Amino acid sequence: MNLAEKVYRQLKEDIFDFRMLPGDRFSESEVAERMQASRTPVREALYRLERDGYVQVYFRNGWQVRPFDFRYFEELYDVRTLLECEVVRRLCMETDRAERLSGLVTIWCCKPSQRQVDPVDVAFLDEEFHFGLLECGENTQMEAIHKDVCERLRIIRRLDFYEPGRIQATYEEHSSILEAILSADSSRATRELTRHIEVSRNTVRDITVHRIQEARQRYTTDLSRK
Amino acid sequence: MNLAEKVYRQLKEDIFDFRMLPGDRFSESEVAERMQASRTPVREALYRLERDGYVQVYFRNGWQVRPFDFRYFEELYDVRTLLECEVVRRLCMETDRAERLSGLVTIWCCKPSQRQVDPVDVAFLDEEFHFGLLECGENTQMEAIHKDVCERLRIIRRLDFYEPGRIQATYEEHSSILEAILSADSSRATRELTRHIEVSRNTVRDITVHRIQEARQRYTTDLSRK
DNA sequence: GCTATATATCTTGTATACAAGTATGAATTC
DNA sequence: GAATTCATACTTGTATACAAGATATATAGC
Repeated sequence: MNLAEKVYRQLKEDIFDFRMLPGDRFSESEVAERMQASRTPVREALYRLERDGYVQVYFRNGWQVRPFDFRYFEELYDVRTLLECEVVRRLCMETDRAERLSGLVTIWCCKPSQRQVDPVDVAFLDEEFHFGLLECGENTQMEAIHKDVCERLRIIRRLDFYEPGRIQATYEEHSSILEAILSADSSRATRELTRHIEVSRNTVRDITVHRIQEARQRYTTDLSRK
Repeated sequence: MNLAEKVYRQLKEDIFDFRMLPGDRFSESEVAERMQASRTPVREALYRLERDGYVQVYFRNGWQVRPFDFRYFEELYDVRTLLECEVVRRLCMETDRAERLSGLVTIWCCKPSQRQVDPVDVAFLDEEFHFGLLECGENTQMEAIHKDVCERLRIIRRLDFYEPGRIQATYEEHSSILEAILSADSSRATRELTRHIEVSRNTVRDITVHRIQEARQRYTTDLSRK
């Protein structure tokens, strides 16, 4: 693996784990030193992260971890909903949908005793559920865009599932979405899916604001400084 | 403006204008020499283009202009349709939609004598029409993704509008879409819009295949070489 | 004490040198 | 003649040196 690739992943992890906080300013040499690398691969990684929307560069004046913009997250949730609903609608018209969904069904339509309980595990499974839906479709571009959108949302979504009752609710919601698709009830499926994402969106927003309230000022600082 | 930025734009133009053909292999130093720059900004530009999907790098083994993949274009058209229809649906529920659409209406709902006739101009206006629709919405992320998708399609869309009658048809289609939105007829608007994009997609595909038939072998070569 | 200017420091932008890996082709062996 | 090995040229990956520009600090002037 490239050094640039390593630096890219490490930086992303640092941002995701809030070791680098939204709003933080930093320089290339600073990162290079920390990562034991030269500026060249660091720059390559940073420019990738910039395109991903995590950091931004100021001309000859350093870098910044992109501050949170909740409106931006809301809109991404909209796109997510749109893409997932479209795939679900198409899926309802496929005759082999039971086959395609079988993997998800065994995970989500199981007995309560077999359910995962660790928030971290469930968060991972939840992502896999939504990715799985997209994979059932046959539109790799839609899938790629969806993955991209989810990636951008991960920084706040990972704070989810610590809310009491959220895990159980997720199981219920996912299984009823799957059932609706299996019975080709397109409108019910999309309705449930939309509601599910909506709940997740609200939960995450509340949790986020609560958990990082001490740093809220920074997190919500708008981008237009100077 | 950055040198890297200049190189990026120039390379993109070269690819768009088929001075660099899909499938062409090239090296960083080759580009650097042509652009009168060092490899550093060239690399920066190339990695941006890679993320954009125009080129790809082979580990220590040069670069390649990404060959055409028509299935990939088809799928992008799907995403485009999805996004535009969603915005149109929302727009139909807005009370100030006449105001928001006024700019587009004056351009597209005009007398036949006032219409543009040059394919290049119309191609530009057509893009502006679809971008304009997205701008009428209030979802900047959707707008950004749409712009991105259209950007990727531009390399083939620009071959459009040379088909006889296509320009007139575009005017008719656009104006009836606008009328449908103005009368809040959401389903008619999306139906017309979908059909319009579908026609454009088919035309472009035919033209593309026809125009570049001598290079078709190269253009359609799949990506999985070696 | 305040403002303006100049300088020093720090930042990214770019060029270049070198390291590491790949593919090609010639020489060699069978 | 065919297969294999080795050397060479070429490619990207990385480090470093320097240039250009921005910011902050200190100093001079009032």
